[in-house]
Amino acid sequence: MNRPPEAARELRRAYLFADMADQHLATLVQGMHDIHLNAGDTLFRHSQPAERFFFLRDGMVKLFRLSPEGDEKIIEIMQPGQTFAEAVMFMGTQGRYPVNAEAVSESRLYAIEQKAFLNLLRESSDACFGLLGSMSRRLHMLVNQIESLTLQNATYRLVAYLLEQIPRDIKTSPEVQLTTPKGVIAARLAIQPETLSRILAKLRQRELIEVHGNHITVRNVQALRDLVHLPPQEQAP
Amino acid sequence: MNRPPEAARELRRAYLFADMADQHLATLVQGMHDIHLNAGDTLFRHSQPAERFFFLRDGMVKLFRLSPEGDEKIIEIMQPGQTFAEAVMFMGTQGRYPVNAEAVSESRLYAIEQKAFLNLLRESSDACFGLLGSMSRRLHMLVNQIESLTLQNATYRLVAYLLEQIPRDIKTSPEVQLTTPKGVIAARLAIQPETLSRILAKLRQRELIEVHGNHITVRNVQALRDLVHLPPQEQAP
DNA sequence: CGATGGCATTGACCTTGGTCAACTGGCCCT
DNA sequence: AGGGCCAGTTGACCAAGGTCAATGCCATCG
Repeated sequence: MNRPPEAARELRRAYLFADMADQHLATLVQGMHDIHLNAGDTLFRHSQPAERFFFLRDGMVKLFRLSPEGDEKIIEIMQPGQTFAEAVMFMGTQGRYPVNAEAVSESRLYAIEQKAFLNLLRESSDACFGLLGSMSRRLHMLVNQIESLTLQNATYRLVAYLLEQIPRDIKTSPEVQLTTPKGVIAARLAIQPETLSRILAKLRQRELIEVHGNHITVRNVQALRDLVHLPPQEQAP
Repeated sequence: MNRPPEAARELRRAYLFADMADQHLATLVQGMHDIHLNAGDTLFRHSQPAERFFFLRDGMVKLFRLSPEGDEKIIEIMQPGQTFAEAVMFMGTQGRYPVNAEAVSESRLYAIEQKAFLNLLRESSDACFGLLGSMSRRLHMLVNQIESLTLQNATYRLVAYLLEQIPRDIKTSPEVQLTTPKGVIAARLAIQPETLSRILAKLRQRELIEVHGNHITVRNVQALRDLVHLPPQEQAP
């Protein structure tokens, strides 16, 4: 496989590869595969043997679990520039994916063979540290998720999600463009679409936000912040 | 600090150290500290800067989060022979503990300086792989926990917990000795003590289990298994 | 152009598990 | 023995959010 040097530059967007030696990265790039998914295509399924992990170039991929009844909980929504399923390599025996992965929108990815990557890790302790860093970030994220699932209610989770979506610079425009259908966001927050709808309606009534389709204008950022940080005062008008 | 060789053997019980070279382990052992905690003592708190991680020798330690209202969700209950807080080392800047840690019963631990351990990792890719393995196991566990919190109800979680406690060899004695007060188990399963009590009562009525204080006899393992795996059929008599 | 199908919204109702309070039984401590 | 004290249990009630069903809203397609 012959690739332009852009590929290596692209990979460096991921923490995992950010500090990796050029030569190591180049080896990796030679061995990877292109993958193209249409919206709704499955990348892998829960408990399939895992032989590769992925770097998302464009599009969006959801990682999720299914209950026996078919209810879906999205564990993570991957964004371009992120890697996923790299932790499975170390699950002993032969690793199996702990989640399902499916494209939410049309996506392009690189698939990286675990064997190749393992060889590389063995040589480069920098690469090891990069991986350790990305795994501990993910661990931390999951712990936060467990906290908000158990210790906080649905309104809290949704408001926290909205606040996360507001771009860094606080002063500009408190506008949120939802990047996925509302149903996907609901599954991410572990609530039903109906509930999501109702919470948005309630926030709208209180004039904290305006909703126009999948574009939301936050009218009162501070009030939302308070809702999330302060004791839960919660009632309909 | 001068330690008997037992200390090294003790550490090897943890996956993290299992395959580590003798000489590396010996260095580590020289640098560690003994810690003794009484039940209820705090080891560290959420968002404190993390400079060491821990190996639990005896006793029991809970890792938990608190809501602003003081409700507690236990993320993990550490058992002797396990290490914890080792993932924090890689969170960039200076890592901070993502949870609180407190002894449930009287406990003895070793505290290991992160700096020393990081140095060791840099030299030994085996040590790196050990750590990667233990982190990916923890990741997997958290994903499972999220699944059962969101996709399963309280009865399911409790039954699954009970089944986990039954020793491997299925045929012997389906007896469970609860190792912690019921309140702790409730916080681990993200339910209220009252609810735990009621679920146990219901299982007792259905003659699936017998409860004598903190000792539980499972009368019908298969029925419990079915409760957990099959479509949820749930009603009072 | 109207038809079809997916997503979103809204309403009515129900279930799960939380809350509050009273009560029990053990255990320790004077 | 008596008196807390703590963990656990039980009951009555409540509220958050799930379920089911009807309806609206586009966007796409024949």
